[in-house]
Amino acid sequence: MRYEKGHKDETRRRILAAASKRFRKEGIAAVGLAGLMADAGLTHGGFYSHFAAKEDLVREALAFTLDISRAALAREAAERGGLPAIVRAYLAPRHRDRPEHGCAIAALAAEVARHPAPTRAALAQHIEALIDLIAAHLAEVDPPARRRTATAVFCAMMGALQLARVTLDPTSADEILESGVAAGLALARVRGTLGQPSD
Amino acid sequence: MRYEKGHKDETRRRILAAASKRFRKEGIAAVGLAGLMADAGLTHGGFYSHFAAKEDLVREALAFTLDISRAALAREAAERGGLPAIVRAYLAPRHRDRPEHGCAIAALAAEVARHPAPTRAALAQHIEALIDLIAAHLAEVDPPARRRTATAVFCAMMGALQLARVTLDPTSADEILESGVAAGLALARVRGTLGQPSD
DNA sequence: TGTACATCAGTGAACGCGCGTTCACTGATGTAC
DNA sequence: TGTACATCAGTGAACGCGCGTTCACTGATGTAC
Repeated sequence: MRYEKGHKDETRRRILAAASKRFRKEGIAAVGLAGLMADAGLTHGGFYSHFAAKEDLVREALAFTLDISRAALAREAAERGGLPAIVRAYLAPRHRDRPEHGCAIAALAAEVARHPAPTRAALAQHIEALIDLIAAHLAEVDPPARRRTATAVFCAMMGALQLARVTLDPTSADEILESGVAAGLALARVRGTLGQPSD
Repeated sequence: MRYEKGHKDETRRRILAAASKRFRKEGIAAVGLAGLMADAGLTHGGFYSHFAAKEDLVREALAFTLDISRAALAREAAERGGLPAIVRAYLAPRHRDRPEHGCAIAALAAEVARHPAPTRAALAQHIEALIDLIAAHLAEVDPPARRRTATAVFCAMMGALQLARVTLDPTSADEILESGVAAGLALARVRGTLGQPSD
């Protein structure tokens, strides 16, 4: 069954999309290749026509996830109200409750930290992209200070999302998200001193 | 080989200590019971004299970890200089580089979020304990505002530690830790407005 | 235009392996008589 | 005090299972002649 031009690329894209979702939802270690290929409408043996090993899929799926999520966040910021819109969208209950459609960093950072360097580098690119996106919406003019502030804002956002996902009580989980929003916006307001080696 | 009184409790403690370390270092899914029992100087079959299933060990190991780490952090705060000492110890390169001796939340939050409710509850207790510890060192007097601020401070700390652990470049990783320290201390300084639903 | 052959994405059986869990057993010690 | 028995933490073989990976094969289509 020889296939039309572009068919293989399209199949590969389907595998990456399935992997991207399931890794974020279940964690990388918990996802088996057989089930993943079934998600993509294929049998498990065909996997190795596309990737040399699971670790290669992990790395490429992280890059794939970045491609689709960077665009979504930038759109959010442009169409709505700048940084507050980004922070509120990131810390919305909807994002907390649907990790499979959400931030790969919040879902996978701790696990990816234990993976080989190229895989870590793929997730580190997400971090860079998100910090750059936040930095672009800060009023601070000094670039290093802007970057430090943006890093701080993202730390608070990511931390809040993860804590909210562990918390069982819905009210507590909501409160953590709200604290995260307040923290992100408060940090974005601080000028100058934040990034300095403080007292 | 009937054993002296207290022997079983001591063995159980050894299993919990080994589990606590290896879960934080390798992630829960990556740790096999056979290897874990070997760490404790036993063979794998004996596991079920102590725990009904792996999930029970996970839950109890998280509680065990809390017992030992809460004391360590409180000591840090008392012996050294209050909140800044807590934040700096949490975001020290030493903590980043030795997850097996560090915060269970930063190491395991995303993974535990996918576990059954009782396991999540065990980690949620860590979160409560750490927020309480931070709150006790804040100047803010209004209890709800103090709690919201403490939550925000911890979000920034935890987020920074995780981002630093993914980042490959040592300089970048250090800078993330420093941004986290600055963020934690800046948030701790904010009064009143932080916890309010802000614009 | 018709036939023979090459291509190669995808199939599905099979591989060795480690997983969590079960279970019949061991054997040093405490207890009963 | 001496003997028979109960206890039970720990042993190690075995279970079914799903994992990542390999590989001989399929078969529809493109290409060569």
